Amino acid sequence: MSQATTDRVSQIVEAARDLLETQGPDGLTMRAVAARLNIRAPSLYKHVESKDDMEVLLIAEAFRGQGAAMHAAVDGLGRRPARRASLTALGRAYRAWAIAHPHLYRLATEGPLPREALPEGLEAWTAEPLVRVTGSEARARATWAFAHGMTILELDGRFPPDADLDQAWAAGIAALS
Amino acid sequence: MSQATTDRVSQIVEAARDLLETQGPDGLTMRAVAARLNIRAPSLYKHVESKDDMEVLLIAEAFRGQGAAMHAAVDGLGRRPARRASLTALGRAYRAWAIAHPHLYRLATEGPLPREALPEGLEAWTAEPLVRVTGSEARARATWAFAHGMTILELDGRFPPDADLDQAWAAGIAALS
DNA sequence: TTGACAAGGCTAACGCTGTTAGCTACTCTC
DNA sequence: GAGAGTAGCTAACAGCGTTAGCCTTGTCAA
Repeated sequence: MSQATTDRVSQIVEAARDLLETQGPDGLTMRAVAARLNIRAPSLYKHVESKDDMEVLLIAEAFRGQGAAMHAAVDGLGRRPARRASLTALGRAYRAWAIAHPHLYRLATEGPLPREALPEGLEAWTAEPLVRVTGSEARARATWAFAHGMTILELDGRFPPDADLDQAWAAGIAALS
Repeated sequence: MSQATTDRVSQIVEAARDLLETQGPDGLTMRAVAARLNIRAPSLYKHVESKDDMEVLLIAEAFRGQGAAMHAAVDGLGRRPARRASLTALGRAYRAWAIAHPHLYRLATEGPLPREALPEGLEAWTAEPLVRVTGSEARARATWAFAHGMTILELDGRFPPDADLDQAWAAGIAALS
């Protein structure tokens, strides 16, 4: 058995991620992924059950990436920061990661979540900074919804082109703090 | 020229909407739409430019439907209701419509919005109740993001199965009022 | 009455997608 | 050396959106 990091599966995920990030979802085809590895599409099925299965691996990558960004954001603050400061930092990290990886963010947050297929605990770990900062569960969920809504609407260009999104973010964070 | 309401285009939209709502996005194929009308798929292109074009008509339907629900919600309140009461009513109407038409809601809110293809003014009319109720633009956008986030996360089953979403809605509305 | 023309069907086909079946070659173990 | 497992391959399938090109029907003008 070879190392996990140079595993064929890891190479597949890397190729898929690169394709998705640079070409968008339409560029993420089994044939394109295979081509990056100089093999043919059917060979991918020796390592991955299906395209959905492959995408789950990408979703896990996204969770790890955005989770790390959010953990770093709250850890970067001093001891016992104000809730408002923590939420602001968290929001900035959340938004910045999503804008840097729009297709990955969309893939990870759009459509039903294949919970049982994800590594156990990953979802909770990703959400942990927000849960820690926010008071009640209800407030945490409302804040998450706000952050996701702002982010996905921005990524999809649903706000008017001249909208001041920094201000909208600030208004939401202020209200929810 | 025949009546607009019995137009072939209207029949196509009706068939497409029915397919989408009952079978989900995978059921919405050109061949399936055509079959409902007892014609073959290529004939659809005499009335509609493309599948995307057909979907834009569905998106407009969704805007009209959800917009009407929201207008009705705020109009149903007395004169000069409290902002909190208006937002609560608006949120309920927004959420209820989306849950009643999940696939249509997703189609209308997911991905880039083909603004120029939509009937002029429709977007503004749909958003009008929220804009009227909310104070600042920033606050309106934050509230919209919250509502959309709560809704799409619920539709996609992203909240834990035991999450009290009524409470999360209430917390968000309270904070944003 | 006839001829032109547009509208709206049709079949055949194309290129793309994910995916399966079945074959083959290499490598490791006993 | 024999056998098994791993990982590649080609060929093919069904389904997708879409195009090309043909044919019938109805309308309206000359």
